Amino acid sequence: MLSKKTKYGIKALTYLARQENKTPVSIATISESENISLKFLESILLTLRKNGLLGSKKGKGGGYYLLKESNEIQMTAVMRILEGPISMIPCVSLNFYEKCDDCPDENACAVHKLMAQVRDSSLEIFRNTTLAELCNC
Amino acid sequence: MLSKKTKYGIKALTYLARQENKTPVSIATISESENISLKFLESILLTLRKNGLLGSKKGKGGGYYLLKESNEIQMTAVMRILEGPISMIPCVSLNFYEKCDDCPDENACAVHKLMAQVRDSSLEIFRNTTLAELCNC
DNA sequence: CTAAAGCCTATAGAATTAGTAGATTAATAA
DNA sequence: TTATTAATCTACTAATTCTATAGGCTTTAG
Repeated sequence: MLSKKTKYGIKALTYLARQENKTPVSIATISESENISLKFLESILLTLRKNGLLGSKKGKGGGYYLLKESNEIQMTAVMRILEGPISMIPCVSLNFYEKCDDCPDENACAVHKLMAQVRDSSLEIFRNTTLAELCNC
Repeated sequence: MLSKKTKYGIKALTYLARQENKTPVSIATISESENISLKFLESILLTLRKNGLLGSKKGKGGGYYLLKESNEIQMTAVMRILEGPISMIPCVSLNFYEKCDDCPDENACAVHKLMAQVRDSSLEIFRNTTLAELCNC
């Protein structure tokens, strides 16, 4: 299941990507437009800023803005920051690899084999999709 | 994330699929071979039986066995029984559809667009993979 | 009859999710 | 300078899900 955190994060990012100029947008504005709890959104945007996707400006007229062009932001980055690993299981993860306790041989494991395929196909989609493409809805 | 329930379930199913004949295999045997907690596995096999994938025999010499040939068991069925929806979000689910509260228009939603692609690719993999193929590891 | 094995219900600890609350800091405008 | 706006940060909590565990019941083979 996709967490609400990721869902809201993607919505907020596309909202920012749809802005003509790079002037900051306040959390409250995004929260109202996208029907997201203000305080929850606050923490989501903070993680996106700490991970280098967003910039922020405090005080009056402040808010959040994209640090890169929307066509330069791959969904792999967004997903890894908000949702964590792309893989459904750590033993096939490229960035978050972990061995399974119960599994004596990964190469002989049915789950490993299946989930590696799923990871590959998901990865391809997230890599080939940028924020810009998701805005043209 | 893939639940341990699903992981163990797939392992148990492939174990059964690797049997030469259709004589029942006890939970204890599978539990020991695959390093799965006996009682947890018990509940998993029970759900698989209740959902028509496994048959069982009680009493001495009893156990579980596949009801169909392993090449006739698609991973879509296994995943839906053990893990639930293939989709990462209910608004793109074919079998478990649900509207999002916050979303005024699905067709204009970035999350919907992205997750529909992921669902399609995962679905294709699960549909084109049978238990039989996962045994040849 | 007895041992083996599945069936069924209930429970419980841990982890994760989805928020809330409230105080603090920084920037801007009057 | 002061008031206002808006992000920052820490801490907490309620609900849900996950990963089991416990224990009694029922069925079957020998």
